[in-house]
Amino acid sequence: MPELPEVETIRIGLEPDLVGRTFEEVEIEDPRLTRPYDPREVAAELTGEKVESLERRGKYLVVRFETGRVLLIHLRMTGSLLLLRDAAAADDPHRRAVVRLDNDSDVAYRDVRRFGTWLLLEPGELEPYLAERIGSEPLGRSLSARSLADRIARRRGPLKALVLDQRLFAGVGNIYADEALWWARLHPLRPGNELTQEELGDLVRGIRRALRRGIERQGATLRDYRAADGREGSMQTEFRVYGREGEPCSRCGHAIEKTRVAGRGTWYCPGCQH
DNA sequence: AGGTGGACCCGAACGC
DNA sequence: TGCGTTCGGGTCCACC
Repeated sequence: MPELPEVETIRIGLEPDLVGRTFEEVEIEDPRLTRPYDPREVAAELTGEKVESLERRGKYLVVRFETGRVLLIHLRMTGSLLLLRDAAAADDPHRRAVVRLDNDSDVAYRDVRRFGTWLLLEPGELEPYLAERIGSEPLGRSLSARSLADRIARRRGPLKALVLDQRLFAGVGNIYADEALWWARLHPLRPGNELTQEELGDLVRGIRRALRRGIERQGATLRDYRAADGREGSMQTEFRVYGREGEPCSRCGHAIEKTRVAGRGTWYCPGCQH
């Protein structure tokens, strides 16, 4: 599932080939992608736009055009973007859209489960749209234990649910949430409002550590995720808890346990996460 | 307002 | 072997 490290890896891979290019031809084959807008109209609007920058906010990819418009892409669970040079678009039953660039490359969007979204925004619409959905970047300067303290102090829900709250930690999903809590030595069921200032610091450091390692390994490929060049990530080989039920904790040796928190599969070490 | 559970998808894994 | 069932995960939305 593309979370912050996977989306960032895609962004890094696509940026040099996308910035400065013009969308010469756009085909949107799945109407779900642009719902409720007509895919043919969105494709027509995108045609001729020249890319100024490729950015990331949380799990969103932000394609900024010179006109000030923005294509906001969310990959949800199985979306991926592949750069195909020389229009070598092989048959792919899960391809949902293709953008032909003005250098004869194609950017192909593939999405097995069809949850992903493409939203075309007019100048000025991006910031308010993101402001009501996501908070500050976990790897940015503005996220600190101190800035989180009063917001988390009012939350009695399990820590795991708070870490998944995009308004608190933009870009953290189910996998990196478990990994982050392991690094922080914090139990996923701890009520948020119970954390000490020191533990809040541990939490922020744990989240940063988990995400940075994910980016360094080009993300985690469990099934569908690929970088823009089609390569798999390798972070999945280094998970400390995610998917490792019954295996010994690499820190304390206790068997990893699996439970369900906030409706999500949750792995943790009962020996060293408190 | 915070918290919870269902809906949306579809392929893989599972159960009989 | 084959077929039906369950599962999972990001976000939105209805509801408590």
